[in-house]
Amino acid sequence: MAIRKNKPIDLQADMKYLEDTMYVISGKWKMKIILALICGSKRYREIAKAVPNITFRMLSKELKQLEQNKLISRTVTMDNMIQYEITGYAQTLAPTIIEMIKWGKEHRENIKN
Amino acid sequence: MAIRKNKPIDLQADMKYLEDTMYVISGKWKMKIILALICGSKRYREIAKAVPNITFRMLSKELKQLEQNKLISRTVTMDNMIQYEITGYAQTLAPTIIEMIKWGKEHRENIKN
DNA sequence: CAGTATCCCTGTAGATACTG
DNA sequence: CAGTATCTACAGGGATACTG
Repeated sequence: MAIRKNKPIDLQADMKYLEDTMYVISGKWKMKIILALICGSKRYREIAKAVPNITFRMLSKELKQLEQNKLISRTVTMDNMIQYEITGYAQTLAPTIIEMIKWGKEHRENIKN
Repeated sequence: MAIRKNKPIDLQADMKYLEDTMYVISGKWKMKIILALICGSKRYREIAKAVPNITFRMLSKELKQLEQNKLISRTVTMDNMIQYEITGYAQTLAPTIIEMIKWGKEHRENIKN
């Protein structure tokens, strides 16, 4: 890693990597949808319930984008149900999401005031 | 942590924590500014140089917001220079930023296609 | 159930010029 | 050096109704 004891190896490169990640997870919903999927939601309505206040419109849009970015897969099962799953690729986002939840948890009070 | 082997403790709570964090780091610039500060930038123009393509307008706006959220501090030094520093509070965001950079680095190829 | 179709509004951010 | 002031644009997202 580049950040260590204020001795960055290549700040400009890290900026770019950070930007890439920000781009993928940008927007109000993507990370939440991924979290829902990580936690086991598979069906469209299931995801909609797991992600508070999301509209169908936004859910559809985001699912499509996430699929395009290979973060999730959409399949029709044998009994004709639609099933969403995160890809192995998206699984690698888990540590990032976990860190974000951790941070939000630990610093909730500070955020409020 | 809540995410572990598909057995979330409280998904709705985690959604909220995730949302809090997303809110704090939202926008195109905040994380980059924090990264610049973590890596040692202190002066306004220094930060402006460290964060590619940011305009003065955005830098000013974001610095103000970050200050309000207690993520950075702005002080005038004895020799009348403006000095920005991240707070201990913002230091705790480092693991999240590191995870994001890591992810961006590892998955750069996938993002490109 | 799994979505689409419209319509509309606001916030985020860019460009550019200016200031103490 | 460390910012502020305007003016503008567009994309992200909300509300609501509808569909196969």
